This record gives sequence, structure tokens and C-alpha cells, in this order.
Amino acid sequence: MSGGGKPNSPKRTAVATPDADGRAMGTTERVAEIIRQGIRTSQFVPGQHLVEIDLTQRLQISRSSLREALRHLNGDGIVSMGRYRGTHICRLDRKAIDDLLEVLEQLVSLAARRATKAPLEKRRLLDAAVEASGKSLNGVDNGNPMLVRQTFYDTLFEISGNDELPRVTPLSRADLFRAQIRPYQSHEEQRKHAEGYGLIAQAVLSGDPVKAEEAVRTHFEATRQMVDRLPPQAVE
Amino acid sequence: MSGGGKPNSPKRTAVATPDADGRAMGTTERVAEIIRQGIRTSQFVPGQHLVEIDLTQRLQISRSSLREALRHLNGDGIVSMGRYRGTHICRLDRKAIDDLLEVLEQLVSLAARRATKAPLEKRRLLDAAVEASGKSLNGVDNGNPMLVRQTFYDTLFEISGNDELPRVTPLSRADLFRAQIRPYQSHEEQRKHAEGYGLIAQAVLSGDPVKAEEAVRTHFEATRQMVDRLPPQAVE
DNA sequence: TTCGTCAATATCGTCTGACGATTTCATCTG
DNA sequence: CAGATGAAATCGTCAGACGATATTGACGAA
Repeated sequence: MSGGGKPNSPKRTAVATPDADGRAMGTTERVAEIIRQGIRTSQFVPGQHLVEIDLTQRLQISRSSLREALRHLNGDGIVSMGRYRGTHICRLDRKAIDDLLEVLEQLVSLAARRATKAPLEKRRLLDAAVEASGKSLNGVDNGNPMLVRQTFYDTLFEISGNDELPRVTPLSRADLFRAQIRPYQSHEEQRKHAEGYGLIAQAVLSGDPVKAEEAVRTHFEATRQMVDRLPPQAVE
Repeated sequence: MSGGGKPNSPKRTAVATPDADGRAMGTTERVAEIIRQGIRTSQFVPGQHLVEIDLTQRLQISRSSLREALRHLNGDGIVSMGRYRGTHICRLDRKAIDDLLEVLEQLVSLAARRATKAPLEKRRLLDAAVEASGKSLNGVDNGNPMLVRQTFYDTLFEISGNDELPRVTPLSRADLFRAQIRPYQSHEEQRKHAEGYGLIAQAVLSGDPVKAEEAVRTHFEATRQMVDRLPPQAVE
């Protein structure tokens, strides 16, 4: 009764593939994560045009699923979808960066303040995570600054105990910002920035909310000054 | 029937329809906005199951477009899409509400602080908007509390001058929260709550950032106490 | 009667193919 | 060389299909 044509391709549809963490992921989530990761690893760069057909072939998915993923990223402000003009990885201008940092600072402050109230063993976890990542940065092994960031924020939000924070905080947009200014940053600057995470972690570990918030403010103030020293073409 | 036959339906695809504000809107945005509005007007209630076929027929759109819209709302935390279990309007439990209010308070504080630095005529705009909406609430005409909220926050973010704030602030989730507790709130409580917006607006108008932030904190503290007095079934 | 098992149904996730609309770009002409 | 023009590329939307899964209701056993 259904069409006489026989599909010769295996057509393995709707199969839940477990991800690295073992959790089942739909195609949409998986693709969105691939693109986010691609931004962190510079496989995609801000301003780049994402052609749908290309991606469907590269990722072996249908256009429907791809577009759902793109729509998701669009909601997060990672890509812009202009009518008939296609999907582009967002590029942030100076004002967008300033606004982003201000909001980030406010949310991370809250996270740090809350984190000081977490059980001691959890706070130690944060310090340990940063310490480990920071060590690998100085060593010869592949210490990825983007990975340090990710680990730090994931852990911080985790121990803050507020489930709304990770949903709301525009970390992916911050990844965009990082990717955009990366070519203009020296290793020394990156190292110094990573130290900031350590200082915040220690302040959180101390259990003093005022100190923790101060550490965050200092960190973002330094980031702002770094942005001010960036060449104009780095911020459009 | 279908072979060789001409489709007698107009098939008006990919036609940009201007919305109420005159801006061109894609189908996805339009549908997402319809659903958001439907939550504000109780046409959709928290916990409700959204059946895709139903919505495609009701809204006269294809399943692809609908799913893109749902994916967008999913990213905003408005609906949950469980594998094969379907799409549901989110229901917030007590902890989710606490977390949401804490994040909201932090972001609205920032907005209010910034707004005090806006030009006087803009600040007057905020006060006027709240005043007008508030009056209509006491009068006999249809003053919708949800509309007051929306106007207040839209204006506040607008004059705050930070473009990241409206993107990040989970106002739609707050709408969810409002819709969920609405059956358990008296008119008196709603009126008192709306007064809070007026106090914030006045504090912003005064130009004192400390006063503005205090007004916000007070408002949210009152909201939290209101939540505490809610019957358990209101917060799952 | 109540509870657990099993088949039927409803709904979902994904894929394929199609077509008009719009932008982009190379080509042509003055 | 600037502007007109036409073809190609890409997008937004739709329609239909099919396997996979959850839910429901019937049915028999305790």
C-alpha cells in the first residue's frame, strides 16, 4: 500500500545514540553541540556562513534536523538567521561585547556568592578542577584554555545549586567572544586570564561571599581592560 | 488523484507577513510568539501537552515550521520536549521558581541600575508607561496584569541600553510562573504586585542607582513571600 | 474485583523530495 | 568602468513517508 518504491538505503532513523556521558541525545541536540564545540575549536569562526546543504552532507543528517539545531542556536544568540540571507556565526561588535560582559559579570557574581554556601567538599572540587586544568596549561600536554573555562563555569554553576543559572548564562556567546579575540591574544594574556579562575575558586573555597564576589568583579574588570586594548578590527 | 493534478490550494509559501509592528516575521518567529502569547492569555496552561498535528492544523502551518518554533521555545525553557513523549508546556516546581526569581532579581537589578543613568526623558517614559497601565488596572477597561508586566520590562530594558539583557533575561519563564500561580492569586495581590513596578519606576526616575536597586530587591522579596504563602499544589 | 500482560493506536523523530522566493554573482552592454 | 541582466545558489516552507516509542485499553489470571 505504501509507495511501491523501495528504499535501498538502510534508513536508520530515530535511533537514540548515547553521547560521551552515556545520556541519550536527539539529533538536534547532538548537532547543536557539534557546532558549539566547533566554535570553541575554531572549526567555525565568527562571521562564517553556514550553508545548510554543506552541513547536512558533512554531518549526515537531514535538512529538517539541521534547521531545528540551527534554530536552537539562533535562540541562544550563537547564529543569526537572516531571511534568504542564510545562517551566519554571530560576530560581536564592541558594544555587544561590553553588554555581554556586564551581564556575565552579574550572573557569575551570583553564582560565586551562592557557591560559598556550598558544602566544603564541593567547593574543594571547584578548586581542584581549576588547579588541574591550570597545571595542564603550563605543562607540555594539550591544555586547552577553552576547556579550562568550560570546566570552571560548569563546576561553579553546579555547586551554586541554582538550576536556572546554567540555562540563562550566555556562556556560548562568551565562547563566541573568546573565539573572536583569540587571534589577537598572546599566550601570556591567556595564562593570566586563566589565573583569574584560580583566584575566584580560592575565594569561593574561603567561604566568604564578599571576597568571592570581589574576585569576580576584579576578573571581569581585567577582561574589560583587555578588550579596550584590542585592535579595532578585533571588535568589528 | 495527485499524479499530474494541479494543487488547487494557493500554496503561499515563504511569504513574509508583516506583524503588528510592521516588521517582517518568519513563520517560526510568528508561531513561537503565538504560543508565548497563548501562555500569557491562558490559552495554553503549564503542563499542557502540545500535539503537533493539532497545532499544525490550528495554525495552518507545516510540521517542519512548527517544530522549529517548538525547538526555539524549548531553548528558552518554555516547553520541554521529551523523546517520543511529546512537547509540554513547562511546569515549575518550588525550587525552579526560587532559582528563577533569584536570577531575575539579579538581572532586573542591573537593568534598573543602568536605567538610572539614562536621559531624563527616557526615564519619564518608563514612569508614564507604568502609570498608564496601572490606571487601566483600577479602571473599568480591560487592564491586563500580564500586559503591565510586559510593558514595564520591555521599557526598562529598552532604556537600560544593554542589548544583552532582553536576550538573556528569562521573562518568558516568568510568564510561565505567573500563569501557573494565577489561579491562586487574589485581585488584591495582583494590584499590590503591580504597585511594585510603579515604585521601581519612580526610583529609576529619581536617578539614584542605589535606590533603584533597593526598590527591585524589595519587589522580589515581596514576590518570594507571596510564593511562600502559595498552596503546595500551586508549585507542584 | 484488582492487577499484570499484550496488542492496537497515537504521536514522535527523522528522512526525502519538491517548489516558489530571494539573494548573489558573473556576464553583458553602453 | 558603471549599471542592467540573467543564471546559479541558497533559503523558507510545504507535503508525505516510515520506523520507533509511549500510551491506552482489552483481556485473562489471581
